[in-house]
Amino acid sequence: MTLVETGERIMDIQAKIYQGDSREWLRKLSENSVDLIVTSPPYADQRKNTYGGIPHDQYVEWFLPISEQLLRVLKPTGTFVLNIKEKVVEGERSTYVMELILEMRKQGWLWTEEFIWHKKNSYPGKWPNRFRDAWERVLQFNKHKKFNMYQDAVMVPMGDWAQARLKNLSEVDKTRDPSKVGSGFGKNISNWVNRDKAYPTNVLHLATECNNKSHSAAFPEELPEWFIKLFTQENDLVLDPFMGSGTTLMVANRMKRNSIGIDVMPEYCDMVKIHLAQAEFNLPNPKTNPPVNVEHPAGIRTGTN
Amino acid sequence: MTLVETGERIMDIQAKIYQGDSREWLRKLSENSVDLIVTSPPYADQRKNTYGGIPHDQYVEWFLPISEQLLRVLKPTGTFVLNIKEKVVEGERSTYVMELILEMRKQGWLWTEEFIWHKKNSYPGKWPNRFRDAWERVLQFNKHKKFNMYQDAVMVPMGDWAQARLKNLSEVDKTRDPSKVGSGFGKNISNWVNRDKAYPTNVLHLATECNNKSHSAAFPEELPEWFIKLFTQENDLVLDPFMGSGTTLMVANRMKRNSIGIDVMPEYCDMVKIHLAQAEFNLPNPKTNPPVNVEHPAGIRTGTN
DNA sequence: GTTCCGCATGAATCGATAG
DNA sequence: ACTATCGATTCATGCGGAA
Repeated sequence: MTLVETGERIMDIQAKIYQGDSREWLRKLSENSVDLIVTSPPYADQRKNTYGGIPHDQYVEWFLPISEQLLRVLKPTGTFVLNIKEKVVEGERSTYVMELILEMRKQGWLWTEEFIWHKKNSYPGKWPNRFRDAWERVLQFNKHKKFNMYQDAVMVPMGDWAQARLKNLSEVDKTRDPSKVGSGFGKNISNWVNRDKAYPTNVLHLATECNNKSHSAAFPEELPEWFIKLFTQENDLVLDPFMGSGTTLMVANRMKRNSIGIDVMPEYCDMVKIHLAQAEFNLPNPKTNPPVNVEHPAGIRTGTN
Repeated sequence: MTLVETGERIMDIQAKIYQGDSREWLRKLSENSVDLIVTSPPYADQRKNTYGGIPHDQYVEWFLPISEQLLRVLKPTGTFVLNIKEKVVEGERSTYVMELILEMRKQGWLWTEEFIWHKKNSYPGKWPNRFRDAWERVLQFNKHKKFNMYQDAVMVPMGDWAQARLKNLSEVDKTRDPSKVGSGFGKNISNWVNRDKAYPTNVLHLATECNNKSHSAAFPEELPEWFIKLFTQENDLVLDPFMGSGTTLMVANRMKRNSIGIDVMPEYCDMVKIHLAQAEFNLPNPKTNPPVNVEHPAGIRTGTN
């Protein structure tokens, strides 16, 4: 197991990378310490070259020990965001995601919500008995009914209809006696004057990223960014136990959240380390020689200094 | 129980309405006779005024006898399309839909696909711990891996993204051995060159119809229309065991599919009968006096002739 | 005849209040 | 304590009357 640290960053923001098995590293983290977990674990029978490809009929038993540790390290006010989608097995959608939700509830997780990630640009393709799969599940789990949620951070521009009408409404209101506003035209009209943003829904429309061909990220940066905005504040701690190409860590770092990433693949850990250093170097006040440590469990040491 | 028939229609298309309990009427239908089932049953704890509101913890056991009959009456090549969505119970999404899928598979159903109906105009509201719910499940079940599917009937204008993407393909790519074309486009790249229509995805973007004040339809006409196009041909038989305001029957009739609708509410049955007659009267060659029969189990007869 | 605007209306959900 | 009811919140849509 290897530890990579990018050391102090602006505002004392840290990004830590643990190379090795998620279950082992998670056991070393203190309980109730993480504000948000965002991850996209290897799907069943997928990524066989990198993760060994968990068979779909063993997926639940493989994931449960990990979710048990995630439940331990998450703060009571924290949130676990799980991006996952069942694959097709012999013409049917596999049921391991549903079984996982049911089992995680038995562990103590609350299944608060299921967001839909609508993948706007999925490549064309054709099959005789099904269409292109253009959505994935983003499951929200919590430890308690009360959790931190900063809804104002993710408001979106209001639809065209309301946009046009409210603009006209506010024009009228400007020339009208203020006392009449709120009494003559509906009691809550004042809430709508000069508003151009609305709260989003539980359907996210995001394009898949297809620019970096060397490493295919599990999800686009907008996905962790949206949930990091929604569920954390600056200086909070974000965890991704299946870091992969490090999208979650990169976004968390840019948004001034502390972060921990775990991955079995040394190549991924090294790559994310480099990307984090590059991002730091491109900041207004880059450190000339950012401290980066790589620690192997066998005592082997490597790194940039 | 009451039987309403609109009798012969153009092309010998029939629409039958059975008033009463779905389980009882379904038992009277012959096995392997229905090409497509499209329905939106009353959701748990919803519609208490009309359907009594099935408690969410009794939903599965309530539905299983019905799905058992649906499995019997469906043709081997047929499809069952189930529109449903779980509600929030004590801060959590209820799990009865997932449990229903698992139990229906034990009955012998294949869970082929899950479509997402993105409700563009979702119910408004604001809560501290969740956003508006803007999607519903549309579950596709089948009896066998091979089923009738007419994909060309639901093709859509190709989006700009795919169009531009295909234009940028080199001539070499277009003429190359399909197996060597990059993984992104799959093996059927030739299907996509110089095409202006694309196959849709498993995400449907439809607005709910909330204008009809007298009767609120469970789903907009576009929803059953899309699946009727996709899974049936003219003169096929479409069944909706929870007819409600009759959206499925109206659309099936207009599209020249035979149809059967079942509903416990006499008011709904009468209303759908009237709407069907009106629609027929508005056709190019309306029948002056369409035969309509209403049959009560107790022997009471009513109707227009 | 268009375009514009007021309005009612949802498969909703939470928290407070009442029995 | 546990359940039932009610008010408050919120926004896209189409209809109908008005400009």
